[in-house]
Amino acid sequence: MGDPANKATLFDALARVGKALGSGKRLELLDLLAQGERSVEHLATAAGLGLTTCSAHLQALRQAGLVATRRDGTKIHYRLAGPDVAALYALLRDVAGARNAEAAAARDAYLGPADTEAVDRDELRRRLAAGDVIAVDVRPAEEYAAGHIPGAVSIPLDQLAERITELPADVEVVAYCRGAYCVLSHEAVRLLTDHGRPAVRLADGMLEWRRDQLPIVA
Amino acid sequence: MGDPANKATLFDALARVGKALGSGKRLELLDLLAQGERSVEHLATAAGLGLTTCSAHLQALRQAGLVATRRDGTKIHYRLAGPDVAALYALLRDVAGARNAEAAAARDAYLGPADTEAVDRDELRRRLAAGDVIAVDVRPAEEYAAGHIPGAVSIPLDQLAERITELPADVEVVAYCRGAYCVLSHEAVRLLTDHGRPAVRLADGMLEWRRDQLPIVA
DNA sequence: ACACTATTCCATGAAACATTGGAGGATGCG
DNA sequence: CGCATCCTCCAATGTTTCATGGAATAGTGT
Repeated sequence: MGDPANKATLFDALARVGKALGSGKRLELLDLLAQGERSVEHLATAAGLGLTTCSAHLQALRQAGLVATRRDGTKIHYRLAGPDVAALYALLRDVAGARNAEAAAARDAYLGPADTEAVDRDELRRRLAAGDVIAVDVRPAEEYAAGHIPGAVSIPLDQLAERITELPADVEVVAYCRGAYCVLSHEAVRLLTDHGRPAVRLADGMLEWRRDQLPIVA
Repeated sequence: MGDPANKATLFDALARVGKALGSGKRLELLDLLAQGERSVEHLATAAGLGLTTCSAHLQALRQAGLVATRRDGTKIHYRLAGPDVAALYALLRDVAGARNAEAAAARDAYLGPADTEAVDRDELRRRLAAGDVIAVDVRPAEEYAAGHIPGAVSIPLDQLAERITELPADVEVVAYCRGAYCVLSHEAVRLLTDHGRPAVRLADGMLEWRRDQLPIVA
């Protein structure tokens, strides 16, 4: 015990998990899996990867112990190995955003201008309880089905323009999506305000909602 | 905004931080830096690295934004960029230990048999307040000086055998070290009990103490 | 058994990384 | 100013990782 060889083995083992976090594509897969389990093919198209490439990345994540699989017929569904994995991903994202100027710039470029108003989770819960806002989940329907904020309605962003009439015109909308680094709610609020609807976005999303163990409807 | 190119840029930027965590040597450096700032030369010898190799790894960490530097004469001292970096390292370590069988095995091999009794932080603080234990910091004196548990005395492990008489024979000792994955307190407790002294170890160490923002004397 | 689907395994070339030794830059001291 | 110290930068090496296409595998339906 305590000898340098074992020490190197230990740190190398930890590094295998670190290495799994060392590829943009793998982080993108984790980002998707944080919203619910998915088949390999679905992940490949959602992340813009070749099927074999996607499978290889998933194997890397599985060997690190970050994801687990479930077989359903011919399909294999991947999911995060546990909530701690989502927490690790979220913390990596936050540290990168806070400490790495390049990452912060890339985030701002991706999310677009800070032209939309945001509310935090506490305020959303308070105003939902008071009944003076309506929460809209703008993620793909599949992700809504895998778990969403109690009371939220599902209108995926790509259907929002045509289904905007489903929303009452005089109640403020709070749009939310995958997390603080997800662009969907930003675009949803822009679309709604362009149509003259009162709308704000939740400052983060389901990733942080789950991490902080707030109530979820599945 | 929101287009695939920006998305890839964002995830690649996050991956740069992940990559920094993808080497055992760099994790070892972070482990050391979590205890306080250090010069390059000190880090190189402590981690068993060549000077240029160590410098290169530190550059990688610095480019990721995880560490910062301070110049003092000809020496350059590295430190963690912030407490969130220590939290990220701790979480990576915990996730690896919980989800990766290989990492768990390496940890157990490094720390040795589970033959020593541990107390948690709450119990240590309670018993320190009651005055019925003495806390001994068995890390190198330098790390004690950089911050330690209030009331603890410093006896580095490599001096413990010769300085054991400094400890009262009838008061139980609680030994602590760097963190849950540090071997020093395990070996200290074995040494003390071999000498017939009542001793237990703190289940984790300064890494977790700092993370949870408990009081520190520097 | 057969074809079919979804996924993994394998081989390959291209790109990125780690390590090492030596040159070069900044600082302090006599 | 000249020299010593500490560290970083550069170039060259061997190693690892990545993306991709084709073959192999596991399960499903006829």
